[in-house]
Amino acid sequence: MEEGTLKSPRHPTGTAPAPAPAAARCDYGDADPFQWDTREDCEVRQILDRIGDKWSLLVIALLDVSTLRFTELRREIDGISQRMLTVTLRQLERDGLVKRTVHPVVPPRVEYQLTPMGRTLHTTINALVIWTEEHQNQIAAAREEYDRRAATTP
Amino acid sequence: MEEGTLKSPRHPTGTAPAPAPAAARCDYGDADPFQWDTREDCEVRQILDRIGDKWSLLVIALLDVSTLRFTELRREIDGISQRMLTVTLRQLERDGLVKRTVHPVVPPRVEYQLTPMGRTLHTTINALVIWTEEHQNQIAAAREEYDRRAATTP
DNA sequence: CGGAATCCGGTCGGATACTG
DNA sequence: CAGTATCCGACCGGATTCCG
Repeated sequence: MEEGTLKSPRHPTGTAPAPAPAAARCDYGDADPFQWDTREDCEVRQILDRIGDKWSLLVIALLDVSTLRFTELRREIDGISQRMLTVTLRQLERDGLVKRTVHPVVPPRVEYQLTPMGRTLHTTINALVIWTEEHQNQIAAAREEYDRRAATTP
Repeated sequence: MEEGTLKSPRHPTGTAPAPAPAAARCDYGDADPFQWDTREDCEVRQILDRIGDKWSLLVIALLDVSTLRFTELRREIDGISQRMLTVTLRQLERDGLVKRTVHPVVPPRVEYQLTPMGRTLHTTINALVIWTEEHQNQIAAAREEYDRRAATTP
């Protein structure tokens, strides 16, 4: 691999959805799977951040099963605050992964569903989840051994 | 999907690798891809956290290309602090994804390489990366539109 | 019901300094 | 060279309050 240092920013997931920061340029074009990360703060990183954050995956998984209302999601996901559910949904909506539908009735009725792109993402994510399930025992064993050795040789 | 609330903790990625917190039980056994997230803080979440953290993916991608020394990694990954490189490598080693080899010479020579399991993880991750590359334009477009509408209707 | 706004504690991670 | 230890700022996310 040629040199050309790597860089990566931290999660932009703040309180506000961020007003489009001039769209950091970043053109790939190659097919080298080992080059994707040699760029600055590309879209790849942004999606990975979404994957890695606390609630997005759960929301995506649930919405892939069925369309749900705000409160239904809140009830289904134990422990999530309404703030984080709102923030998470706004991010997913902004990325075009979730469609938000407001029904003009009282009381308000807002429904969330995955977009087609959201569904393909969930499919891809599932591969990772399956990998994890298949290797969780191996990982747990590795951790135990590591911790054991770390404890015996301080 | 039957009810049964969800829950998810936050990254345990602290300064110390954490001394094995009694290993939170969590048995799957089923093959339902929509049930993986209905558990508490399972291994799934822990791996996802590793995926989502700032540097693990970059390290894994680089080590999948070739074995590297500490300083070589540091040089290759622009912007990483030696602290975070150490922390990241320790976590990956603890999970059995990276093998650390110390050569007893002076000056010290420590080499890092992916384990077979680490390689399979990288393969799986690449699927996600490819998905992102394929959809980054669509995502960028969705964001632009979202921001545009958010700006015109405050 | 479905949020938005504010406050605030716990972490994540960078900078720096010190070892073997 | 390959770390470890400490300090500390940034920000992620929970709790709470208020609104249409």
